[in-house]
Amino acid sequence: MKPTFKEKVLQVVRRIPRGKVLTYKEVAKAAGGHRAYRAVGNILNANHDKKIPCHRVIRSSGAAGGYNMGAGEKIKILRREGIKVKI
DNA sequence: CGTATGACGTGCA
DNA sequence: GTGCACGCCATAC
Repeated sequence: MKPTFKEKVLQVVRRIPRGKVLTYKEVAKAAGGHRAYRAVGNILNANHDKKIPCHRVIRSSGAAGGYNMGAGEKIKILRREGIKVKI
């Protein structure tokens, strides 16, 4: 089987344990494209699966980035996980 | 196949 | 430290 970049990204994000966060760059690298962080955001944006803790993927700047449910919700969830994100 | 889009990253002022 | 512009890749049409 030839999993596409999208499938790999979703798989990686789905493996993120609670209390841990990865940057889009890290996810992209884990998916096989250390330069496809753009596509990672696109994929997560198109994939609103609850089984995928996409809220655990933040920017390298320390900001939460965006979220399908709303950036505010993402920050709220991360804070609940014990992770602080830049406003 | 080519163009347009996007939850980004890095560099420079 | 903050803000702006450019560059990057994958997906959708």
